Amino acid sequence: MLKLAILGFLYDRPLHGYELRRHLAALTGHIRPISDGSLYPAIKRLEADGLLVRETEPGSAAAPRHTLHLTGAGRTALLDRLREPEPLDISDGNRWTTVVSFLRHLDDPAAQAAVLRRRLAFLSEPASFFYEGDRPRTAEEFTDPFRRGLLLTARATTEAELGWLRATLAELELLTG
Amino acid sequence: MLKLAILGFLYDRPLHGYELRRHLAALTGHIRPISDGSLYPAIKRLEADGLLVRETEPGSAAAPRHTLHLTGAGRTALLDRLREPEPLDISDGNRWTTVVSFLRHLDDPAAQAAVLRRRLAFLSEPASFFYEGDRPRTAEEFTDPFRRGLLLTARATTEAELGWLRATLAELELLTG
DNA sequence: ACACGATACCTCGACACCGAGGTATACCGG
DNA sequence: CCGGTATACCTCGGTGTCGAGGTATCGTGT
Repeated sequence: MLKLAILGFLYDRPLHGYELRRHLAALTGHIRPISDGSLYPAIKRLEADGLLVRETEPGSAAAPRHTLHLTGAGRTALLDRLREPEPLDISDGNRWTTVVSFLRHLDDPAAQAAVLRRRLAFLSEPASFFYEGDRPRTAEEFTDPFRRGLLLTARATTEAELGWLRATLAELELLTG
Repeated sequence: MLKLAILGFLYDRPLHGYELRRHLAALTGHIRPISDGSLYPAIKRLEADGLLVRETEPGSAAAPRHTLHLTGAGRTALLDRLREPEPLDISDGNRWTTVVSFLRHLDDPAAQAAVLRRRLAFLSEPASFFYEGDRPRTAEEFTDPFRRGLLLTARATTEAELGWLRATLAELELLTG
């Protein structure tokens, strides 16, 4: 979701819409480009909710730039969202990527670890894309190279992420004692 | 997108809405659950577009079941979509998963290979989530364990998928000669 | 002097999707 | 025979997103 990413980028420093657009394009653009028609209404929503304010810089640039600053409420909203992500933020890879990108803002190793553990739990559940009744069908059951490859690739990517999660959790636990 | 998945499942055999719901839940449910409020309107859209027909089976079950059958136009629509997926079907992992799940329906090794090559090309582009100007920033540049891990995990998952793509393309090329 | 592309912002209609709610039947256990 | 659960379908309001279009200024090249 755009909201999370916008808050995340603005937490570092104020940006105007165009800069924000470039940051967002870098973060998720190659996967799923965001259009102006999504970005500007999203900014307006955040402004209406009091999470950010615009400050118009007159002169310098082509059109009058609106520099966007997070308010206190905006900073709190980001931290709350990072501390307790929605279920979809954990399970959907695209959204999870966004959460991880800004997780360092959550300046508390224990809270960060709690979020990583939720992802760990999600990835540890036995899951397949295809079932026979209730039983998940494994890659080896498919002769179809596509479904077979899908499951094998999914398994490999899950293992890679689990490895990182376990290592990072161990690091974080050293910090909390 | 729902449309692709619905067409894909119905290509195998007619199903009624409730069975379709279970198949969809298995395919993408753990990542992103689909609600009735998405499914039934989607079925209606496909029916309105002439891609499927309902046949009401009276009696047997609780509520009158509407068994859904793909029409000729529906079968063509699926094959067209699989033969030439939209850019987002290639780049967005969730949608790509759906494409791969049904790629075997495209009963032509050359066309299947062409689709896999598009994904191969996409994954081969140098990409990062974070940039310094135009230069992609690598995992090693981050001390932040989260962004670092994000990039390292992405690299590992990309390599895993590339390996599968190259192997499968080689197999498919043997079939076409 | 002028065209053009990059910068910068915005609106609008269309549409997919979600969540919450509603309806109704069949079947099983107590 | 009564209640709960599973089956099966549907509607509706709200929201987020997209794509196409519009406006205006600045800098660069010619």
